[in-house]
Amino acid sequence: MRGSTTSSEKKDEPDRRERRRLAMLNAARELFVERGYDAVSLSEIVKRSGGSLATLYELFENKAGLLGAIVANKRFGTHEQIDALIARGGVPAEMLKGVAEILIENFSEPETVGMIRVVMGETLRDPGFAEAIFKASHVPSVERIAELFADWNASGRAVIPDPMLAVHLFFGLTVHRAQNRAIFGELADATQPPPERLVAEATALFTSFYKIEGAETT
Amino acid sequence: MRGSTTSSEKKDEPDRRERRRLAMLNAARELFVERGYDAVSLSEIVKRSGGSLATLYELFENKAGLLGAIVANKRFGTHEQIDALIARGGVPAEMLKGVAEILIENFSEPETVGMIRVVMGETLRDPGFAEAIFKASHVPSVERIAELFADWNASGRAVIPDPMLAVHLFFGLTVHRAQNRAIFGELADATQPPPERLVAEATALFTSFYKIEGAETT
DNA sequence: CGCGTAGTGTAGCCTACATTACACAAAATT
DNA sequence: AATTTTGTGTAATGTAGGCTACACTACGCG
Repeated sequence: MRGSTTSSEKKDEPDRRERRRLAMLNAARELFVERGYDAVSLSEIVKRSGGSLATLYELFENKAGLLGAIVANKRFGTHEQIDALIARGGVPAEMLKGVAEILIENFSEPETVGMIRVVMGETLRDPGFAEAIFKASHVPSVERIAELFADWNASGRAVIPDPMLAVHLFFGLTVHRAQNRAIFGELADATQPPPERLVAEATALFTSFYKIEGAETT
Repeated sequence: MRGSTTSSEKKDEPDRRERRRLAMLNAARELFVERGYDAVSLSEIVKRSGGSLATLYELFENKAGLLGAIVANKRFGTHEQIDALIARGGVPAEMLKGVAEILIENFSEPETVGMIRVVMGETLRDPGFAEAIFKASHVPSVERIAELFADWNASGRAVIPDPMLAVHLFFGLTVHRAQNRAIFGELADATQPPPERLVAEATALFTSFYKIEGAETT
């Protein structure tokens, strides 16, 4: 089994308890993403993480608590990447392309797709849970991009009268692919374009329509 | 098993058996959409539909079979509406607006949103099921619109070098709203535009970028 | 040491279904 | 009406899995 032999790691111990906690969190996240929340039993999680059922209950109240902890623990890096991109600055058209790349890349990860499935499954049972994820993941990104658009508009580097509307559309263009995948699985790809083409066409559409500065000569 | 239908029924009775079947199908569909496939028990379904558990098993093999029957029975009218629209003809820009309206309208129905949830929940467990829905609902619509775009392109009424790509983008613009709703629930609407604005902006974007004939003067 | 706290492994309780069995009632058929 | 066919109500049956209890172990600290 998991021969813990003589645990010689007494020095750099980042707290015994915390390590167990993270192991369980990771195992649970992996399994939930792979097979769905309902389909995974707590015993399975413990089997993968090591430790015991009792400890799991000690650390997280119950199954729902475990899911909550996963979310609380998870880093939704997208808006941070967007922040970094904005901080780096540049020509609007290029920044837009950068945003598209970030969105499509992040949403292409199987983990993200799996997470979408989990959230969707729980939305009916616990709207509060959906809200937490919504505010932690979706809203921050939307806000960043909306501000960016508003800035461009204010400074005359683009013509975007309704930034929120534009952001919604831009999300539609880029994120729809991953959402289809979450719904239908891999077979959805049969009708879907590869990421690079998506990035190119979506930015072309936007720069053209919203007169975003920096577009190559038509 | 099903006796030969030699017996001529009395009145307009659409077959006793068939009526029970439909009642069960409807009850099941409603409940699945409202609360999710897993969360609904067969007894509940019977309670709503009338009839008995035994009959349910007689008609549909088991719970999965019931779900399958719902799908087989369901009319995915979207592509038919699109066909009708195409048959009606018209200026490309106006037809595009019509397509947008059809898509957004269909995907705004709570039933569609619920169905998306159900499909997504089952995709992991049974990819074949996802495939069936995919081919019955999504693919036909995509194909219709792609042909339409290709026609416009061929006849010089638009410039759409890659119709499939364009269709994907158009779906993204229009359908993303419903998909967000499926994932996050109603609270997603906080960041989402109303349907009319979506229709207007999406068609404006497309007619402008793809030079679709019939756009109002810029 | 030797005690106490935390962690482990496991067995079992308990509930919620899916699925089946069966005894009965209502039609349909003759 | 008698018989056959079909549908109904309800009560098993079996199983999965969340959750709890508990006896046991490892280890830190005096």
